[in-house]
Amino acid sequence: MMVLAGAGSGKTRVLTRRLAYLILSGAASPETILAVTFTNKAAREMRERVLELLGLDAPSGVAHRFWIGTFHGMGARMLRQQGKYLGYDPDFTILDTADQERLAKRICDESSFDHKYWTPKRLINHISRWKDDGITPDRLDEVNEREFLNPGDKTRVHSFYQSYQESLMRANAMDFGDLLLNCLELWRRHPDLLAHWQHRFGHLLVDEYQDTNAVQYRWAAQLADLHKNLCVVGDDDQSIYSWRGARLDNILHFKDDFPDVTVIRLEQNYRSTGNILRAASELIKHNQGRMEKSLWTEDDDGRKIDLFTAESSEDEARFVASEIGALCPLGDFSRAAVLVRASRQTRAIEEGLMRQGIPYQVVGGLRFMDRAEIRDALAYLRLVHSARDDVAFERVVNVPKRGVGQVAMAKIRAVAMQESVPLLEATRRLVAAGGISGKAKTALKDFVMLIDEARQICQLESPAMALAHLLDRSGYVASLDGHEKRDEKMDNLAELRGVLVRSESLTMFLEETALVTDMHESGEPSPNRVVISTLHAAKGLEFPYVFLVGMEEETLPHSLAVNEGAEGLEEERRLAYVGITRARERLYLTHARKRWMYSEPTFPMPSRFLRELPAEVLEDRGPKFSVKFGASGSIGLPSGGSRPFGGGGGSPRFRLR
DNA sequence: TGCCTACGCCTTTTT
DNA sequence: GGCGTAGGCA
Repeated sequence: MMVLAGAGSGKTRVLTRRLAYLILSGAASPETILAVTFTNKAAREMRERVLELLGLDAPSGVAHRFWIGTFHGMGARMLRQQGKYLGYDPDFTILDTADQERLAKRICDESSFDHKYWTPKRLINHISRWKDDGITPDRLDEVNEREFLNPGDKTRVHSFYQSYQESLMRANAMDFGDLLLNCLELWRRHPDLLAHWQHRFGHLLVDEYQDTNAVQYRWAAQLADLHKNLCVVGDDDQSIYSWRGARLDNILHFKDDFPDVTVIRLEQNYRSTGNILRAASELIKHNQGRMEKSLWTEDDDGRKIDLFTAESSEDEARFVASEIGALCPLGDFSRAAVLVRASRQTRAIEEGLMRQGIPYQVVGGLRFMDRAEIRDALAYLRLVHSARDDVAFERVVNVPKRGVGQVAMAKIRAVAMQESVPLLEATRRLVAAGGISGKAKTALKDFVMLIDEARQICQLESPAMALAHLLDRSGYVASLDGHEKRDEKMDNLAELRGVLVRSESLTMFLEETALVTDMHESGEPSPNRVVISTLHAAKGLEFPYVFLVGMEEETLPHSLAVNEGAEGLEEERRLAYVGITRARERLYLTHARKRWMYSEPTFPMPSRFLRELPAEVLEDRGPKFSVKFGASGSIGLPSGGSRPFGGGGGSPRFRLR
């Protein structure tokens, strides 16, 4: 079954009701159901709502019998059990992007792969994308030659990809892509293992189906191949993750792949006013590659959509802040949200809100797990947990600085290579054999001892005690003294410790922290704060008042996306659509005439998407002399501004229709 | 080995 | 406007 659910049509409700119904009607028991989502938050919500419908508490034990989670979480769960058939230990580590890049850099350094375009970062980027498409090193020749710039690069990239995979294997580690790709590989080699899961899961549900990539699609389709009970829910108009490998084809071609599918359309919107819905519908009609869907509402037209032209980004932020002040006189600021295209736009908004004393909360800003001190602490714990985790070893062997530099590292690696042992073990042998001297020797000896001690403490006492020991005895805590952000860092570490204490085991803790990137906000949203969010992070949320700021060419649509051609542009339009449909009662669209970009002033054109909205639902909110852009009398700017998309011809003009 | 400085590159969106 | 890195120097 495919449920095409328009924005605000009750998609999540459908999924949770279906789940609850399957169980209450006796058609299925919890352990035979597999439900996958994209975010941990969505998974958590689904679980809670289902349990609620079933009239059960979370501790009832039933919660554990459900397999509700993210694609990556489910993949990890299966591979913990069966990864051994591919040569992985059950306690394999999961690398995130930062880990991947470090590893990539090391491989580049070692193989003197120094390339202008193919930087470690880009290599990882491309490899991740290839993995989304199911392209393993041996299938790299399927990739279009153009992607490699120079013909010779392909060979070098190919050998890098191979080394990268080998390093992962050696460190008993998987990156995000591997969590699913390895499932497919496992099932290919051992069909009986696939059969086991196929048998078990009588019902599969996939949320946000429009965001699945090729591998996720194959993963789900294979699991469902026995019982053919696959239910997907999605909205092609809200597909905004193609850059992460999402295939809109998966939804557009679902009928071809599953000929006897039942398609259900949910077109009644229970969220927004008539005007907001009309604006969204008109906008999205400009896209070609979509399934016809027409949303309707029983709600009134409501207020018109406020369109505001700001002189500058500061002006825009000031306007947003003062409107929010007026809309939320009682201080119930959580009713309002400011949505941006790119996270760097948040700063100007933050400053504007701060100036007027309006509390706010940035979602998806700098992530808790990405903070240096958190990553250091986690790397220490990972090394304690798995002596094979070379990535973790490299991260902390010289943190805090203890005099282990390139020379010492090279020696360690040589031993590791020669004797086929992990870096930690290699260090142990190197020190014992006296192959190193001076400062580095003492430092490495102490380091190995520290890890050993921590491992003991972890077993005899608790992981939290081990963490304390690691941070203290390594000198890490002391090294923060005098640091400008010392207190903040200590607070973060304390918070991490709190999570560790609440975890069942170190293993579970590391699993959570590897896959949950938003644990900082995993609690309830802070009360009475304006939410500032990227459009991507805002999907699935709704607010009475929404400000969609930076409605300008180069920003929305983003310049990079426009360069990708028609498909890129359509995805930008879907982003705008997602933003608009977050609003329940009031929607503001703002753009600025002048914006600073890398300390250079730019004069962006208003977004083409503004022109695609029906004029009758818009209300211009001044300043009064700017009702028509480019009209004479507007303050001293050349009409048309700096025209980012070039062309020397007549100045492009923007008018409200 | 580590500190300092200058420079370059960047900035889409994230499980 | 901010960060990471390369390169020079102690």
